[in-house]
Amino acid sequence: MPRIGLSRDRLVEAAAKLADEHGFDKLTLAALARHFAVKLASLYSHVKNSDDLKTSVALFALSELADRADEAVAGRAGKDALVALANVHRNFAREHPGLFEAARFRLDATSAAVSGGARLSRTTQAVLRGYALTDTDCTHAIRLLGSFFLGFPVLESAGSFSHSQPEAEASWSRSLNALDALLRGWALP
Amino acid sequence: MPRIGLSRDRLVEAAAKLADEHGFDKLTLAALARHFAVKLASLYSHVKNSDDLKTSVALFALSELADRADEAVAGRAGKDALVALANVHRNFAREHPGLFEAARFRLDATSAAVSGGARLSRTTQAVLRGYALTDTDCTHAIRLLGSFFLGFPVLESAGSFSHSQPEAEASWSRSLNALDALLRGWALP
DNA sequence: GATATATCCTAATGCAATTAGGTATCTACA
DNA sequence: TGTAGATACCTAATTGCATTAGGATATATC
Repeated sequence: MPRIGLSRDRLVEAAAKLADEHGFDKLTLAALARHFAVKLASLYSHVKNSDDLKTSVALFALSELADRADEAVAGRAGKDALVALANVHRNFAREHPGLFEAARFRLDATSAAVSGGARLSRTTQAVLRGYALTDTDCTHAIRLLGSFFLGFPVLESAGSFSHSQPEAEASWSRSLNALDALLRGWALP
Repeated sequence: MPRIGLSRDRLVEAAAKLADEHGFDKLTLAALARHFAVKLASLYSHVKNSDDLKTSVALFALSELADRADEAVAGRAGKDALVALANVHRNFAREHPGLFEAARFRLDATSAAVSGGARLSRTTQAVLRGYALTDTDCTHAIRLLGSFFLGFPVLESAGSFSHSQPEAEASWSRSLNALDALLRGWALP
């Protein structure tokens, strides 16, 4: 039998695709083996187990998200940067629903430390430099923005906004306007 | 063999407890059967299948959350009501991590319509009456708040805030202050 | 061309989900 | 109180995923 040329990277890449197509929760080693027309046990030469694969997909997702964020923010500042960063999250969630789910996969502390999550946090911090906040307020603002960047796409893709008018799009840009104003006036009560 | 007296309600209640103890994703019919010292197949007299159980737990969670919201908001208005509603979400997420996860379980349209989710949305709307918004802006604000009420506890319980100072608590109250100010000045640019 | 590595395999085990069909227990009514 | 029917719980069987042990062979290196 000829060898198909599997590798850890090819597996993770294909797993990411499967997650986007069928949902991260439906991602199984068995499905991945079928995708490569290979026996399930063969995957264990490349990944430790199912959790190892999912962790790798999660790290891939966070890294991808952080890449996009860095690219989007480069050369922008103030509200312009804020909107760009926000749209990275929302667009990522729409284009890669499985990876967006994966990004919320529970990581152990060591994985989390080297993940794109930390980089994303730094990028958000950089965006906030346009708003003249104290260090502490900057942390608060990162957390507020992070919550919104996560929560809105989650609710939107869950369909929570699809049963009422107006379009989610309008709420998105209106909310970003409001958050921009909020950040500009953060120091005030 | 004596009968143990199972019922759909007892199963859902126990499933909710198991979800809180071990995580909603670890909730299985097999674990539930073990909990009642009953054979796995016996559960099928009371629930249709695994998905049916999880859906019921999700509806239970949403209903519980909506109950708490209604209770917390009663007799309050303005910022007082806003903070009370926000804390309902955060406290629920901390006291019932499994149920909070369950509340994000994908529901079909008909289940979603009768779920506590719709009620929660109405309660949020009621809280916003203290802020003199147009109907459209009210919808935008509901979505913004909903995103934050979901996103912050998710990130907090994922440990995303535990590797930096200050405490999440401070960011929470600071963010609520900011959101209150935002809502009061919503009409302004 | 020989050898070593690693890739992919077969085989076996355990656990979760589901279905079919049986038995015994509870309940309600005569 | 005794019996009939409903149903609560069971056994048994099938399927699918995860995991491990150990074997065979394609491929790379020398």
